[in-house]
Amino acid sequence: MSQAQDTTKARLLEAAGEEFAEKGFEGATIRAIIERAKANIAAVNYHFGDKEKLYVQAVIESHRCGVDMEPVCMNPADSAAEQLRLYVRHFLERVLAIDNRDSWHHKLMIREMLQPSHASETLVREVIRPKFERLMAILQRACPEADEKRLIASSFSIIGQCLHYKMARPIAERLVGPDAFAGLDLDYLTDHITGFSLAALGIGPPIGCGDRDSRTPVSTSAGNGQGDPR
Amino acid sequence: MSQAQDTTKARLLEAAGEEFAEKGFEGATIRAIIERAKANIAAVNYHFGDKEKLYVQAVIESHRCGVDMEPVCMNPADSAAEQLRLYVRHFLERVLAIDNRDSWHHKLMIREMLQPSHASETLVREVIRPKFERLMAILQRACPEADEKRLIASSFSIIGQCLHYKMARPIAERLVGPDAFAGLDLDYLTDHITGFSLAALGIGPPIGCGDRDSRTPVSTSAGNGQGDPR
DNA sequence: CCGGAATTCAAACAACTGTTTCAATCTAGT
DNA sequence: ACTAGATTGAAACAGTTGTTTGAATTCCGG
Repeated sequence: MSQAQDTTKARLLEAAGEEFAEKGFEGATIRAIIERAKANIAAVNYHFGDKEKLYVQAVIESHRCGVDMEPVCMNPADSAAEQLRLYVRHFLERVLAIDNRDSWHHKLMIREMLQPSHASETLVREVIRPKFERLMAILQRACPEADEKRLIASSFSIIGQCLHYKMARPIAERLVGPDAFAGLDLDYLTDHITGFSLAALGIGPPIGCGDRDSRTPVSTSAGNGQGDPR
Repeated sequence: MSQAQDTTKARLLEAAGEEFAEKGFEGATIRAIIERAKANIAAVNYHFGDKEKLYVQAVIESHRCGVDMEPVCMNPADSAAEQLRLYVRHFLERVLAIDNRDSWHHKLMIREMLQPSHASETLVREVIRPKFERLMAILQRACPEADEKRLIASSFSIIGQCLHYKMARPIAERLVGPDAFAGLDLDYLTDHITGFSLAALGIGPPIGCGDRDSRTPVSTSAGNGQGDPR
């Protein structure tokens, strides 16, 4: 069906994704795309029809990298706290990626969030909603007595914390300085956001007001995230 | 100094702000702006020089609405928790505004965050940083023992929660349905985000989980207390 | 090797972009 | 009323945009 190959259509889609993610729909030009893809200018019309259909296809293409969360890591035997930790870490991995090839996928999704196009329905249905319901399930396990409204708001609280480092990255970096911002790496932010949210939900110790040193007490990598000797 | 008047320059700036906020820099056209402002096409060149300078001026203009937080509400006698609550509420008021005339100010700032232009330096220096340091001061009062890194991350956690409702509004609405989304109004979100964050910081009861008494009130001036206890 | 379909290519198209020009008009100051 | 400056107006400019065309080329089953 789709292209792992190096066909013109696939290169076009990849180039379009990067260009659209970087400059937006209006900012990106077909000529820049076909140059990046080393294709002819008529190729986009031949393979996709017009610029807008190419954009929609690029957004849809950026999905495939988004649905790989499910099989990867979730272990039903893990505690809700540990599952949340894995969820946050996986989310942040994509959010903090800027150099690798997958970076434009998330960037394009962000643009689609800010200014939904015809592709947004598909985007929500096939990518965002599955992720969202996964998080909702984790939170419901963690807080069995919370009503749905509270679960939704809490999900948005967690997603919002993660996405902020994607959305406001340039501004945040300028705000606190490059050095301080560089210190907020994947490990630290995973610990912080997980700990912050777990404490908010009543699981685990509060953040920051430690009587001890400031290192977050949640275990760092694939260990159990839950229990911790304060 | 500037225009409360109805001069062409002022109308141009207002129209440009709306148009830029809605369509982005590349998407907005000068002709659409001058049509909205009922001005001639040469006016933008005469008053501002070119399109980019007009954009920068529009971004700068959107500041004036942003610095009014300081004098308004903060009472040094309030507790840190109460100050945080006012901060969050004030932030959310702007974030959730979509219909009123000020809505494009925030929208434009969001665009500037995603894709900083020459105006971002001024934006950070004169608007964002003052707000940010105000929040940092509140958090430092709340958590005197937290180091700066933790304070920064916690600030971003709070800001991220609030901004998410601006950034992802169309997607979030489609995600949970219009009715459920409409339930997340200013009052509810203020309670939720404030409670969520205070609990995370170790002040106040956790959110949503019934294992403890979720009614334990945090002192709130504006009337109702903690989040709705079902 | 042949022949038809699929694909690529260079060139040109019309529409729209931001910008400029210069004359027309309006607005004080005298 | 007159004039100098500020502002507005309509038209045209050069450049770029997305799109189309039709021939040239490649690909592949017979």
